[in-house]
Amino acid sequence: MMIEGYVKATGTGSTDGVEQALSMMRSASQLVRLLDAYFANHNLSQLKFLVLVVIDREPETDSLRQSEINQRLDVSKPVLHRTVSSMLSAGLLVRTQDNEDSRAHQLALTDAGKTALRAMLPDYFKIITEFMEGER
Amino acid sequence: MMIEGYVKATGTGSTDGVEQALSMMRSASQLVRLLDAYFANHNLSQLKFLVLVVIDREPETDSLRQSEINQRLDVSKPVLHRTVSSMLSAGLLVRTQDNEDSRAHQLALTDAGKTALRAMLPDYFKIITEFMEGER
DNA sequence: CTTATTTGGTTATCATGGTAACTAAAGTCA
DNA sequence: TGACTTTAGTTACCATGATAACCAAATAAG
Repeated sequence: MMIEGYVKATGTGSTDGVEQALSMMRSASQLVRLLDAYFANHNLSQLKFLVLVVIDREPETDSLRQSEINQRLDVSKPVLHRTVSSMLSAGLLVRTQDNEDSRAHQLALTDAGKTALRAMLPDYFKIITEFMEGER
Repeated sequence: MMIEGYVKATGTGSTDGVEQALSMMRSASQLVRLLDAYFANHNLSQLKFLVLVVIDREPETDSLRQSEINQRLDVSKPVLHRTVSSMLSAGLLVRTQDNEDSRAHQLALTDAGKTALRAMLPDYFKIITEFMEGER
């Protein structure tokens, strides 16, 4: 960017901090783009991947309510709703009635969901690791 | 996130690199969120702000073609088109016919555009600097 | 127990990013 | 010069994020 020149002109904030921040945002968005492309290749998205992860990694149980997923992932209710719906249609999740609350449902991974997650993980980490090596 | 636990399980990639990357993406997205909120308060967006910056900082001239803005900012043509249209309606930019190419137009800041930019810069840097101090 | 509040989930609408496909003007080249 | 390619800008459509407003069930308060 050419934003840096402003910092001195306005006299607000430290040049270093701003440069670091801009460089960090640039790196992060590059990496996010790489990962998004990878997810798209697998007919997924960041958020769908995280939904799989968050259910899979739950220690005591193998299913969660939508609201519980919402608490774990920083995303709005409508977006999660839409994403979960799409994942149900795609056969990655199954939904069963919640025993304790008739408004709620439990969401669990299907075999396809588990398989998809397992298939993505190695290259997910590989992409990140290689990117970070390139950054150094 | 709880992704870290997978790294060892899959044996792909370095735990450190992945943790750094996830932490970087978290920080970047927090900062982006702060900045987006700031822009929204001023009826702008990241991209609109950058369009103002990129025209303002042009050394030889005070106007640019849409395609030139496109080369400087990493954004698709349709998105830039939409954004520029909106900024024209909002009175932040003016468009004049290009002398050399009858398909093209020159885009320049209006006084309102210049004022808006000047008004935003100090706090823009302040937000970034303060965020970076908090990160250390 | 009835009313009021909170919670789980959904719908509608908007903002901002992308790609594909198109028009028209400009530039290339045989 | 006429045909081909590139470039500037636009349109149509999709994906993914958000907020506001809503229903119905559960919970709290009187």
